[in-house]
Formats: sequence, structure tokens, C-alpha cells
Amino acid sequence: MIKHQLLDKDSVRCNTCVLGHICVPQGLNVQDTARLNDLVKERVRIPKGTLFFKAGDRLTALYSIRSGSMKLQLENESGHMQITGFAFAGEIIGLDALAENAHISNAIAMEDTEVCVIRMSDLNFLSKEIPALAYRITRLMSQEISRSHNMVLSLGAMRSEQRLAAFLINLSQRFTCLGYSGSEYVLRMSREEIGNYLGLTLETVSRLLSRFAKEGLIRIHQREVQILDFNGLQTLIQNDPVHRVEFPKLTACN
Amino acid sequence: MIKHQLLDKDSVRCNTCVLGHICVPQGLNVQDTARLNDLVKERVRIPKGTLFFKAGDRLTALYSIRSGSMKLQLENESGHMQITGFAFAGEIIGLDALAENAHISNAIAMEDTEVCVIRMSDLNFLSKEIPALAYRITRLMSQEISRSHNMVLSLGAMRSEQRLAAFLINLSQRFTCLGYSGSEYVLRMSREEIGNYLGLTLETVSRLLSRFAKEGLIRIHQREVQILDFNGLQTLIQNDPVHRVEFPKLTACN
DNA sequence: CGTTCAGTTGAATCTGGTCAAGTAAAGTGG
DNA sequence: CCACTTTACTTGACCAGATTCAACTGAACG
Repeated sequence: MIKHQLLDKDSVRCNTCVLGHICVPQGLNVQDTARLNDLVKERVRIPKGTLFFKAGDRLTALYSIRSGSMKLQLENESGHMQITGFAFAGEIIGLDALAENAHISNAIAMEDTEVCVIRMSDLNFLSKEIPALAYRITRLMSQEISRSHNMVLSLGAMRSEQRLAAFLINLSQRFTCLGYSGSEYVLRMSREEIGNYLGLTLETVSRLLSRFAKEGLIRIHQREVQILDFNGLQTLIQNDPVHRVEFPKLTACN
Repeated sequence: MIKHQLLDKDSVRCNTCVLGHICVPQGLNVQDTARLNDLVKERVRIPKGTLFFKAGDRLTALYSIRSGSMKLQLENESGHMQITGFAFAGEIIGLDALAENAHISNAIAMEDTEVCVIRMSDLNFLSKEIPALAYRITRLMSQEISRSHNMVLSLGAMRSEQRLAAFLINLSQRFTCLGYSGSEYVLRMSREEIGNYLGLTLETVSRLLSRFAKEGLIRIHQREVQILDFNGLQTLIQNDPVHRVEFPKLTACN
């Protein structure tokens, strides 16, 4: 069951949250961040596997992931799901719902996850008070467009091994930003989910991971990944026998 | 050469523009639309083939296409281009630049094109005056996210014939929204551009178009397309021998 | 009128998907 | 705690869809 938790004044709020540097407060000055206390009044615990919101649900809040991870997927009438993204701590989900005031994708917890609830009413109110906050939301949306465009680039222009290598590197970078090891991490998603996300089958993903391991690029045991040759993976991505392209350049934590 | 044209008071402005129902004014009430006079002070003519803005250029304005068409493409270090979208009359380009205040993609005119210049300074000023305008921009961004997610869905989950069929139908819908025929139109882009956009080679595109014609789904002569069997194309897309999916459902003009 | 560019079509090739069998890990119930 | 089931993953053999390479056709253009 999903547990709601109202925050009392002793709870960690945005202005003292360790995730501030990647979450909503990022880029805001100290004074503005201090005024974010009322942005999050509630947190929610979502057990692994739970459908947290689904396409069509009315938009009432944006959610920032405090711990855990979620997958976002589009569904179509015939029931096929396409995963459009994975979200980890500090990342905001729900931005694609602003157009229609209703969610477009499903959000499902890949592990026990806790999210901060940013009610639209509070967000709209505070945005008027703090122009930098409104700007921050705009930037987050624009980033999401850019992220999605890069995904199109990846799916349209990269071969399977490049997509997977890029995926591993991308995860590495995100974990690094979160303060975790970028060279050794645990995949939160199954082979099938990776494949779905990258437009491949689970068999292909499995085969490629095995191959990468055999070539000494990574070590893999179950979902534990160890990046042994970061440059090798980069090279693989840039290696372009047939007009194919490398993955989006390294980006700073944001 | 790119020609700038300052608008005098006799020029067509947003409040009287025939594209209002799909462009920025969409969804705004009559009073608000009337106040949009200062949104566009300038129009620019872009000859066919011109690189209008490129990745890295500072964001100074958003552009609404008044006539003609543009392609948007991402570039990477090794010079490969991936087309991420085509824009036609009434559509806004440049939204992905809001995150970094710099453009991420290149915009190139596919034919002689005229765009309305929406300077960021004017936009920001008017957004404060007209809350519905700020909301409209948010919606446009969110729509772009959603559009891009659908593209990911298409690239990740559809086979070549489905992608192309979906592409033709999508164009049909957009031209219909613009008041042109949806069953007979001229492709503004080459086979190579279509292929690049859909993650296929130009040969595959050509072969599929020939096949569609042979099957009586379309008629094609050069870049002139005539949709003969709309439902047939739809069926093709939905036909799902292997977990594949159909294209994003029909959408209203927005 | 020849050159160039866009598009078509065919044949060979290959990447990645499909189907199938097998293994390992993780639950589940006694 | 152990057998049993289920789920996740691996690996192999085969096949199909899409790419590549190449030759050719037809429009467009100076």
C-alpha cells in the first residue's frame, strides 16, 4: 500500500535536503532556496512494482524522487508499453503532464521508492513569489525535451552495442552525480526493461553484456555492473563504421 | 541572404493572423489575443537550404513558422546529423533552447520560409502581463516532450513499414489542421531526410513507398503523395505480428 | 545537351529478432 | 531448512528485415 507522510517541521525540507544540488533547488540562490520550505509538504512511500500514476490521471503534483527509482512508460491501445525513461534520486517526474493537465505516461517504482510531493497549487503559488523557481521549472522541461531528443538520436542513429554502451555510461554519470560510484553500480532494471528502453530484445541485451564482459570492458554479475574500461566503451560508441554516431557528450550534474 | 522585415502597424499581427488557432494564440481568449500585438515585431525570410540557427547559438527568440517548413537536427562531434523533427506553419521552434539559453539543434529551411520572431525579452515581459501566455508556452513545451516521447515509442517499437505509414498519416493530419488537403500533399523533404528522421536508410524509404503504391495504399510521384487508403495505412500500423505497436492516436489540431 | 542530383531497384550481406533449451537465483509452502 | 516453483537471465541455431553496395533511371539545371 502506498503510504503518505505529512511533513512536520523537523522533517528534512528542500532547503536542507542533500539532493538540493540536482533537484528543484538547483541554481537557486540561498535566499530563494530558503523560501522553498513550503514546496514539499508531503512525502510518499511507493513499494516496489507499484503503479504510482498512470496515463490519463489528472495532474495534481510533480514528484521529486528522494530515494529509489522509477520507470516511465507510454502505453498504447493495444497494450504495448515503451519505457521512455528511468528516474533516480533528485530527478523530477510528471513534467510531460503540464500540457494536458493529465499524465501521459505511467510511473512504476522499480524498487521501494520515496518521492517528495510538489503540489501544483503550491508550485504555482511559489512560482509567482520566486521567479527563479518558475524559471527552474522551465529549464527542467526544456532539459526533458533535450533528453528525449537525445534518445531519438540514440534510437535512430546508433546500433545495438552503441546504445547499450551509451546506456551504461549514462547510468555511470548519473550515479556519479548522486555521489555514488560511477564505476560500480547495481542495475535497478531487468534485461527486458533495458531492452524495451533501448529498442532491443532482452536476448540482445544479455548477449551484449556478456560480450562486453568477455572483451574486458565491464564485469557483470546479475545486476551488479563494474565498468572496467570506460574509454573502451566510449570508443565503441564513437566507432562509426557506417555513419553511426556517438552518444550525447558528457554532461554536468543537473 | 536572410531578410529581416520589421512590422509596421499595417502588417498582419498575431491577433489577426490566420494561423492563430494553431500558433501561440491558441487557447487564449479574445482579450488576451488582442494584447499579443507586441509579441511579434519582426519577420524573417529564410531561403531554402539556409541554416537558420545552429546548436550552441544563444537563445534570443523563439520562432513561429508563418510559411514554409524547417527541419530540426541534432549534431554530434563526428558530424552525424539526426533529424529530430519537421516544423510546418503555425509551429514553434526553439523551445529546447530554454534550458541552457542556447540552441541545442540546428534549424534548416527545407524551402523558402518565413518565420515570426518572438523575442525572449518581449515574451518574458508579455508573459507577466498575460498569465495565459506563460501557460501557453508551458503547454507548448510539454507538448514537445510528449511529441518526442512518441517518437521514441515509434523508433523503439515499430518496424520500418509502420514508421513510414505513421509518418505519412502524421503529415496528413498536420496538413489537414493547416487547412490543406490531408489526402494529397507534397513532401517537403527528401527520401534521405525521411529516412534519417525515421531511423531508416533512404533505400528502405524508397522501397516502402513503392510497395505502398503497388498495394494501392498511396499514389506517389516524386514528392507528390496521394493517400488512397487511409484505413489501410492505419491497419498496417496497428497490425502487430510481434508485440509491435501503433502510432500515437489521432490528435486534435494544436 | 551534358552534368548533377534525387530516387529506384536488385543482389548480397549482416544485424538483431525469434524460437527454444537450459541454468541460476529467488521466492514459496510444507 | 529443503524441495518445488517461478522468474530472470544466458546461450545457441536459425531466420527475416533492413542495410550496403552497385547499377540504373529520370528530373532538374546551367
